[in-house]
Amino acid sequence: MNTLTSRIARGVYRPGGQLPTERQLRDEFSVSPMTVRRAVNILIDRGLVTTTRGRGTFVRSLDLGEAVFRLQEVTDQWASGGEVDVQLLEASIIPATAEVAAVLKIAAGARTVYLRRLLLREEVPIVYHREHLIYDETRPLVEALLQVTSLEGLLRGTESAGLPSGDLTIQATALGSRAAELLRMPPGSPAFCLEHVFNDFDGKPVSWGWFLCRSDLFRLSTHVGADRYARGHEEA
Amino acid sequence: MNTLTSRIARGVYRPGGQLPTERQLRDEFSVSPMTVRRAVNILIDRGLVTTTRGRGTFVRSLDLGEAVFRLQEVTDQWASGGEVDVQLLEASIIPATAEVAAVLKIAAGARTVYLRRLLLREEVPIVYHREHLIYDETRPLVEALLQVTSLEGLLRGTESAGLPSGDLTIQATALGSRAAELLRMPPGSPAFCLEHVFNDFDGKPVSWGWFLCRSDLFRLSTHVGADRYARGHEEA
DNA sequence: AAGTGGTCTAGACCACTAT
DNA sequence: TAGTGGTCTAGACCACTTT
Repeated sequence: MNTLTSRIARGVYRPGGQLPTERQLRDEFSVSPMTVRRAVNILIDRGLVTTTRGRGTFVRSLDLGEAVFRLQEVTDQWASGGEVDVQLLEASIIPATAEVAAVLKIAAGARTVYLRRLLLREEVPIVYHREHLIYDETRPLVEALLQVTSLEGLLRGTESAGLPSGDLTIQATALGSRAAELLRMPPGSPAFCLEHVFNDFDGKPVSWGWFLCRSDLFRLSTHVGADRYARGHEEA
Repeated sequence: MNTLTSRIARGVYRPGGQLPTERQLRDEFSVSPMTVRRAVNILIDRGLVTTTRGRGTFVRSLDLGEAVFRLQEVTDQWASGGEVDVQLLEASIIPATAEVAAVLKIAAGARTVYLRRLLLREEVPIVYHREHLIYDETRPLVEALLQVTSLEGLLRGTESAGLPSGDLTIQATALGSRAAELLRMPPGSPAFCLEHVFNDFDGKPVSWGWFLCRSDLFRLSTHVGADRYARGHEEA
């Protein structure tokens, strides 16, 4: 029922205004209540309308906070424009610093695996990645990760071990001297920093790391509000 | 039916593995097919599972690309920790430069409204905003925007005029000298740049602007994969 | 042919809001 | 009390994949 989306985009239903009741919509389109419900639900989680039980369905006005950015877009940018190589710069077993130990919830000084990688596209460095892993002899996690040389493998990352969840944070940052040198940028250049912590099935952290991305090559973009879907006059 | 989410998080259903068929789930939980369908749909758009018609439902392995970041989090950060004032630095009518004209799809030299604002939290500048608007005497848009002095009003922004859609882009950038001075940071400091273009009902651009945010104060974070919802043993 | 997900119907009932 | 959104049932039928 993109008809509804279209009507909102074209201003037939104005922000703040009320949509027809679900029973009216059912009659207008000659569908079952369940079908109307699903259509309205789609509009709700697109953020186009809000509903209040006992009152009705209303068109939301544009709110910047609704915007969602998909990381997919960034990883697509990594892959676009040429073959991407993953180059392993370092793989060593080192004792955890206090900081690493705190995040991974292990004892300070416990053995961890430290990995540094550089992603290159057509020989040009585009992303620098550092990662700390809990060292566990009983699991083949490390071996699996060492052999990650494809971009696909790195993004699915710890997938080889089948990890179920993780936390991600994006910040704007300035490149340090080593990162800048590796990425062939002036020190202090702005960059995206994507920090990640992956957890095991028991909910305990297993991996902590950062992707540093040249800011001139990557961005996050999105669309808020109606349109972009339909300005025509089709269904739903 | 968070039971399913919980089972995935706890590893009962492993990444790559197959879930029971929808008919099995219907019997196990004694619900109607439609209910199972909805539960599975929720898992699908959380990115936890994929389905293939004629084959079955499978647990997805973790993919960084699934991650979505909500701008709401940033605007919440703006508002948290104290009262936010919106200070209007400049409001002038100027001819459009070639660049502005191209984005707003008007003639170069056409009259535009140029606004500069500073967001302050507890007297401390946190966000610098610049915006170009099409000047249209027939609409009270400008007057409405000039009177925006609350954070809420700025975020809903052009809402006063009831605009239906917009495009947003986030980039990491380095502060220029004027922005740095206003934000009381060293020039070249890293910052988030949130660029926006808002459109009218006819789909034509109306406004183009940028929010520059101190990177030390703001971040985007999110969670991917299972858990965070339920590690217990409830429904859905 | 059998089994899978995907969509839909035509109602029933509930929770809430307005009057 | 009447009208609203919200949830659910118990089937039917379709599209697709596997054997």
